[in-house]
Amino acid sequence: MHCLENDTTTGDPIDCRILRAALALFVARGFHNVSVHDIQRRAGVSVGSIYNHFGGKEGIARALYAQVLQQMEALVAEALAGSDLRAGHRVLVGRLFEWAETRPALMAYVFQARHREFLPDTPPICSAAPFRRLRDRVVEAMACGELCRGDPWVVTSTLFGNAIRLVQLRLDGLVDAPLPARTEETVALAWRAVAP
Amino acid sequence: MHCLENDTTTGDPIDCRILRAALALFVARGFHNVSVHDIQRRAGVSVGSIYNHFGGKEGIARALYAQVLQQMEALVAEALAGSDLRAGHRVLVGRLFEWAETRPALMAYVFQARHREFLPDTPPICSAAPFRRLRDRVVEAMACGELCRGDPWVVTSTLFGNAIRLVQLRLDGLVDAPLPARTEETVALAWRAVAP
DNA sequence: GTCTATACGCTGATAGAC
DNA sequence: GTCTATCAGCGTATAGAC
Repeated sequence: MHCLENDTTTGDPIDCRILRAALALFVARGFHNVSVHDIQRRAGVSVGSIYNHFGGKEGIARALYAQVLQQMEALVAEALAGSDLRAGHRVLVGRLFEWAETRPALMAYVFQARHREFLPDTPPICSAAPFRRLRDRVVEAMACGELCRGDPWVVTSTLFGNAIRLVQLRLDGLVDAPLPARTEETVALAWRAVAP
Repeated sequence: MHCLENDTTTGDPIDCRILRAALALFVARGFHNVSVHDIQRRAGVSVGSIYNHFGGKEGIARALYAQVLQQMEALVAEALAGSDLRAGHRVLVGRLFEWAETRPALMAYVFQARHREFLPDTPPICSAAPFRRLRDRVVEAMACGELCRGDPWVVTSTLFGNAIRLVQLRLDGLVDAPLPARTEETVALAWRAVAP
């Protein structure tokens, strides 16, 4: 939800205030360095409310995980809507780079957080629906000659690996220029690698 | 040190036993889900010894960080020893894939751990010497026509992004076949992208 | 539903004997 | 140098008033 972005503490539902506060803190300090009191204070609510709504800190993290995956799912669905993988790839990378600037907390929670360390029995995020969908699409594209043949993992990692890495480096503050200006270059190099 | 690998509790120095136990636990559960007592128990030493040798849990993490970076440094130095970047790239990826199988804990501590969450004032690991060295070498190679021109971050991420991503996916258990068999393919695709 | 005040467990860290 | 026993503080979670 867009309710995850912006820090307007004004007026919107208490759930969203809690989620936004928690996301910002989790991303900045890491889950275990954030206490319920920190979240409570930043969200401007009480401890009781947090337990009422989410059952605790872990519950918040779970809710965030779900929301964030939903966002990714929508993004991938949009990008893969057309039949042309090459065009879809361009759209997807463009959007990821855009989000790295405009929604860094969301992106960090997807690409930097180690969910297994605080959400028991959570499979790695890359085994979640949106990521599986990407890989499936790659396999399909290999079959119909839209992509070069090869091991599915290798080809998928090559197609998206440079963009994902750039997002991670950008979020870590190593890349100091906004990514969107590099979209075309990134996409072109990736495609050169996997062209049929 | 090779002292980080193998779980032979027998006989070797107490420092190494502690480091090995801690590395295994940190990687398996995450730094904050491991207590000093866990490490102490697994290493077969007492709490006092841990504080004597490392000053605490954080001290262990710092020592591990240093050792692990040293390993990476040696690896990169070896790979970049020759003048041919293409050959060096092949060696490096091959070694990373090999280590993902034989020294998974080391690799996980490098590529999965979020050091900023438990080591205050630690810059992101990718800004450390070995990683900087790689990027510098790429810039050099672009200048002398060994690589296509482009943004240094984009080209570096393209050259190594697929391999790094594969290592991460392998460590997360998503890729279920050993990586070394995919070395040639991975290297070939990456190079296709950045060839002059 | 929201809040405050409180309880309890765990963990990092120390003291002091050997 | 190594150990055991102990402490103090923090952080989660709950109880109970409003």
